[in-house]
Amino acid sequence: MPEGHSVHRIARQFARSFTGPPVAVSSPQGRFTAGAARLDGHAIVQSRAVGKQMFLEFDHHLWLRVHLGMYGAWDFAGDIAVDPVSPGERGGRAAKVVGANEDSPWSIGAPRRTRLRMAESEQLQPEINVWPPEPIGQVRVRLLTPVAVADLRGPTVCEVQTIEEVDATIARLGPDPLVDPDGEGRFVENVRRRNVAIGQLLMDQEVVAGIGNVYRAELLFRARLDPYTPGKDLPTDVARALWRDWAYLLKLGVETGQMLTMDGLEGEDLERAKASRDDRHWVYHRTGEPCRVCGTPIAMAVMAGRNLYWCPKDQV
DNA sequence: TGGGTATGTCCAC
DNA sequence: TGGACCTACCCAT
Repeated sequence: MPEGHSVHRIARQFARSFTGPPVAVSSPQGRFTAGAARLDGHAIVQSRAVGKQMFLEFDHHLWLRVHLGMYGAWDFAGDIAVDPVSPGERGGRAAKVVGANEDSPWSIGAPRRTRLRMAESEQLQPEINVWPPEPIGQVRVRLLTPVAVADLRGPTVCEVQTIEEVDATIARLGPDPLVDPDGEGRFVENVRRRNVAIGQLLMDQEVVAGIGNVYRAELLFRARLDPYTPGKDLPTDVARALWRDWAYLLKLGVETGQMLTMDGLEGEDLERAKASRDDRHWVYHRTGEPCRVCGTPIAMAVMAGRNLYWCPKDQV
């Protein structure tokens, strides 16, 4: 599950591969049949991502709003961006099946634990001879062009909105560094006016959009900041530095498709971090393991309803 | 086969 | 604060 970086990548994927031709919109699962009918046959003219929310604009001024929640995923297939369709096979006739692999550019957002597995199983039959491919699993909505298909599974939100409703949704969100490059002031203000732990504020999408449980823990460690520090006690320069580090990590995540939070790594260390989902972070999901800096066991506690990880010695 | 887990959010109490 | 909801996989039994 996607924190902000994957949603931006998904929006980019739609911009690359789905804008232009009319789109057949359906709900194989049957739980979005009425909504699909309102969009069916119209072209996508724009895709946007704000925080963890994605919006697709259709040519009759209706939008599809999607929030993937904890389990949501898009599976893309067909003549999608990069190569894997050879020149002689263009047009989607021998489209490449898409795996839910975190490292694949074609499938973004599946639960991390399932990704490798799903990719492995789908790579057993990487070429499909039937177009369009059969939906896999519970597909809430399918977007199909002559050459590309996107299947949405397990979203928290999938609904049709007017532009007014889109604007209202976005207005409720805090700044997203990729949407609001000048959002630093808003972020600092949002943080410093509240007597709430910074570890809680970073998860609040009205304070800053796009941060989830992994980036929260990693940002706080990178800043060597005690998660329980009240926002109003954060010096302005510390708050500014948090925003800038988030902007940096988000950009890095969008470019690489991975949550690379130990970005100082080089060579073999970097390759190991990329390869191992469990050996990739400073503190996230490392309860009881030695801090990579000082060796103190990483602590864990529930904050804002989610497991928070931190080094009790380095983060003060 | 069934319980546990997951990068999220909302709502009732 | 706890539960509900969305889906699929992992692992122990």
